[in-house]
Amino acid sequence: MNYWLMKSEPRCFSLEDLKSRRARSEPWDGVRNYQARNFMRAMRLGDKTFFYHSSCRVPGIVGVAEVTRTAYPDPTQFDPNDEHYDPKSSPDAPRWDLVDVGFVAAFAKTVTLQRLREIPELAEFPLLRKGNRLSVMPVAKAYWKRIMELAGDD
DNA sequence: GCCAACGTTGGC
DNA sequence: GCCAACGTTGGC
Repeated sequence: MNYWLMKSEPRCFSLEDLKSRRARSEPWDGVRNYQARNFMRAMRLGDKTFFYHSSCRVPGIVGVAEVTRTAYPDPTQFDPNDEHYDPKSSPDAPRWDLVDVGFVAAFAKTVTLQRLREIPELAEFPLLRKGNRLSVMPVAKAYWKRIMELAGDD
């Protein structure tokens, strides 16, 4: 199994939103970055992903989700009325894929970005590297374990 | 709201 | 294929 991190602005879609979905699957649409797309293509059923809240008062990792459906074309790219519409894409030659994710767990306390930056072992964690704006990224198992430990501390 | 960092676009 | 201009991300 592989581990990932996916960012979302909670005012758009939060972990609470995911938790409250009756369907166990929620399409992670709107990703328009090739590197992020390629990471989603590499995801396998049951892979775990950190749910990260960005552009909010306290940015950080708020819980865990899992991949419930592997990559398929993101329908919003074909919809002219959608904010993520891509006129250069077509159903014949889709540019953008997505995966479905399902809720797994919410941390008792957010592992804040500030906290993550205090951990020396996480210095090379891609999320924390200067200038990184990727919204989907892999998480090495050692980082995953360390962050899960942080989530368990209170 | 500011701005650093980065990806994408398009003219040449 | 270079690179300037532009748009976006996301912390602060």
